[in-house]
Amino acid sequence: MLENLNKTYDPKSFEDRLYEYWNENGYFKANVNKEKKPFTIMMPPPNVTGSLHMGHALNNTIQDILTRWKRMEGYEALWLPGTDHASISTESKVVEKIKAEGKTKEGLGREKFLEEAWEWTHLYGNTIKNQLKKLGVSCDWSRDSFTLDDNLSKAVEEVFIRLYEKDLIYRGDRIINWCPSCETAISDAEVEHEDSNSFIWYIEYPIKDSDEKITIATTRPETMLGDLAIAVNPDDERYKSLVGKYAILPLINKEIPIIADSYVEMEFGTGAVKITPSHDPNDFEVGERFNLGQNIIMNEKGFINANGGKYEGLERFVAREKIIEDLKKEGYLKEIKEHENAIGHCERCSTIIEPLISKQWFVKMESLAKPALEAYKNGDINFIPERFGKVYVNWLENIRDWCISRQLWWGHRLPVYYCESCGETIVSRDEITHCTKCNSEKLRQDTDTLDTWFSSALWPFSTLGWPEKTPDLDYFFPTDVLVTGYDIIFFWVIRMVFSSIEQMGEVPFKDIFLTGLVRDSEGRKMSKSLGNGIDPLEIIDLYGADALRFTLVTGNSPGNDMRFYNERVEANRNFANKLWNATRFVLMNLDEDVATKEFSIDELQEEDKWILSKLNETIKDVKHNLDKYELGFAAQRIYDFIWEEYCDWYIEMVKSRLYGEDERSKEVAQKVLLFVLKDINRLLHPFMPFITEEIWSHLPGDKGALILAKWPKYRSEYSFETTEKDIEYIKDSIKKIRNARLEMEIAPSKKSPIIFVTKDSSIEELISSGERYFKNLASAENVIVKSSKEGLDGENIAVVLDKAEAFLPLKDLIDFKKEMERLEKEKEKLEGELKRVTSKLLNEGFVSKAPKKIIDEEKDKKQKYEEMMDKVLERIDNVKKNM
RNA sequence: GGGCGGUUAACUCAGUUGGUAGAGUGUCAUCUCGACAAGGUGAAAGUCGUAGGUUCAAGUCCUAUACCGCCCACCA
Repeated sequence: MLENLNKTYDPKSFEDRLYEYWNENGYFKANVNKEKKPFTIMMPPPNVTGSLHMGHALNNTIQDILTRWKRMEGYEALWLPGTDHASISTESKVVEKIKAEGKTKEGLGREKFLEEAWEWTHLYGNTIKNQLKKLGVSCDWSRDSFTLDDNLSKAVEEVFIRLYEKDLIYRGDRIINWCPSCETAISDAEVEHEDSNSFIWYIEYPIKDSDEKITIATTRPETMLGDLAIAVNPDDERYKSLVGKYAILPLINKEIPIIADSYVEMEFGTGAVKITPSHDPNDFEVGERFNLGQNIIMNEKGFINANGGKYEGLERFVAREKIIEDLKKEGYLKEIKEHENAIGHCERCSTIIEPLISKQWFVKMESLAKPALEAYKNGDINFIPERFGKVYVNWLENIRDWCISRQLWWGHRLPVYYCESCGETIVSRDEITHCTKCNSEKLRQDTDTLDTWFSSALWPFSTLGWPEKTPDLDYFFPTDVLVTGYDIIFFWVIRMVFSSIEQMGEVPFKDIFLTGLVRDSEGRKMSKSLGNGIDPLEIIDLYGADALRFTLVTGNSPGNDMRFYNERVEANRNFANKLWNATRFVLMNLDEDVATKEFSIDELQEEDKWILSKLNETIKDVKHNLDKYELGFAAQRIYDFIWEEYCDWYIEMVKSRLYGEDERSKEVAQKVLLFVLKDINRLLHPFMPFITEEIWSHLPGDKGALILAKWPKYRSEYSFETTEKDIEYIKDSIKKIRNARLEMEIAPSKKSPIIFVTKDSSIEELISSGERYFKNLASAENVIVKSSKEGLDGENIAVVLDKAEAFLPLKDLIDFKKEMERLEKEKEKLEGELKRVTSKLLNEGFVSKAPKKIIDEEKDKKQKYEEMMDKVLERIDNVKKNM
């Protein structure tokens, strides 16, 4: 009697304690170890000031499962954690904070503002890490990284300079996406397009020195202030005579040329387009082709500037209203139509993006994208699920240069200096005091910072010490798998791939495991504004981290969204409870002196062999599933083995031995119970680390933590095919007898002998030797096996089995009407099966073309069903006589 | 305009080379039997969106189509 577990499963009583235990003993740490193969995962760094949501819980659970599994398999498993400075997001939070204190960014100045930001970071920077610990993440905290750490910043600077030196970074006036609220440029990836119902305005422009007019259609009338031309398609007969002439820009009274460019589609609108090179990406290109120059009419806050004449000072949408009003008043507005179009919004603050010409820094993408594309085509990187490969390819094939400069302060400042005397641009690793060209001391550093994703793109190697040639980098890089949401393929995955190929000469990871979204129980996206977010910490508090983890990896497949509802977590908590109680059972029936002994194969009983054989299959299947990242299958397989095979059958079968007189048999049962339980905990540990470690600490033998234990291996000596079949036959018979008793409404307490009739000697032997199973599990008083059913036609319940019949003499407890109904149902079922099998076997095509194995199986079935049918019919006749 | 995903039991979802449809929850019946009522035992429940096709055999492969959802895109 070794039982020393609490009576009920209470995750709160040990989860935090165990995390401390693992962490303080350094079990999460990974070091260069040439004896072992490395396994590396880089945690996608959450925003430093963020807090844990279900998305984090999902992908960190997956990473933890993989890491724990590989660690147990004997790999030197490194899971490197960290956080991202999240420039735009953090900066806006800090701006809000100081605003509440009556301060502004400009008022504070760069230095003071950054002090505030650091303070904010230190205040909230540990929140998410502590929350992650609640989940049980086994990452190496001694390597915790932050994108603004000195060494990571050094990597950023180095990459910038290298790209600049290779001419892959340039500065120029380009149309970029400008957020008037964040007051910074953002990249294409950071723009979210949203369909909206708007209008299209038809505006008439008079032609110079003529009575003719030309009507254009526009969705953004305010930009007309910056018009530098009108364009028509060169093939458009309607406008051929106007090309080369000038139009008068209404309200502004400025002459603009009418040009012909094939970009204009004749079918859309009126076939004539106003060209505003400074405020539209397409118009910008047309402007370049025709040397139209620039005319910027808006400032950084989205207000009309001096170039807008009398509209100067108006906010862009106020200006729109005013302009429409004026156009109407002066008769230029011909028509307004409803129009649906996709409007770009800032990914961060949802403000409508303003395409703007601006001097920014860009990464030239063409030569970087090419090898990234090849890496996929060569199979150097794999997507799980595969379909996301297409998304990757599509983005890379249509990629445009990456705008990397941000008009923000929180981030990596560009290592770029300008000489105020000669105008030289100097890109330098070191702080410089003199202009390299004119030796002037009048230098100023570029005030911009880099896109956050510029630094996270280097995460897989910057965290390992690059650009230094460190042993860590040599050993742990490239990493094995990246686990992240499909929504950041563009932001992050692609940029890591090309950055790594460029700097390291190889891909940063082999596999990319993409998770879906965790939605609420109604299938809605969890969001702050809807207030429907489910807090992982609350779930952990209610059901424990293990139940949450299990819920997140089962019942869904990679890359697909899942709905989250508490009932599922509850079911998994119940599963944990089941294991907990099974353990209690094993421990309370385990004699101390048996605990450390091993069993030998020749002393095993049938059910021992059966469970060991089943365990073996489970080990094989789980390994197979995990190798293919099928975590859900693996988890389900372990769940079924524990609940159905170990608890419902093995434990029940073994009870008669534990409570019996045969000391030797009892001992073997105890040893097998413990042996299997240990493997169960090993298998389940990556999925449910807390409960398994807690149980492990109470099991005798194996000293040491489960987290470091060996992963179970398939043992060919524990495969017993014949025994498996025998036990399955017994199980099947027991189920049929139970079913019959329940349908006849006979309480389990009403026991009876079970008389088996069979002409098959192997079945006879099997049933005789399995008497205790029937006694324990099918309410049998005793078991009798006969070869003839003489004298059994009377007051019995008859259960038809494969190659046998079972009779339960329950006499007056039997309601023959019910017995008849039961038999009729059985008959119907068999008729259906027989019909199916027979027609299949009569099908010429099937018999001539199907594999022999399948045909033989069908033939066997047919024979079996026929035999059973005969018995059922015979029995029906007998019952009729009795009624 | 392109691309992708979903449509399977009342609900939420699995379904790994095509070979008699599975789980959890819920429902019904039953059981205080020496681990567990967060449990045991058993039951009912599916035209696998629709229409074609390939095949001896299709939830699974192909072609259309409907509905729901997502992503990408410079028709002003």
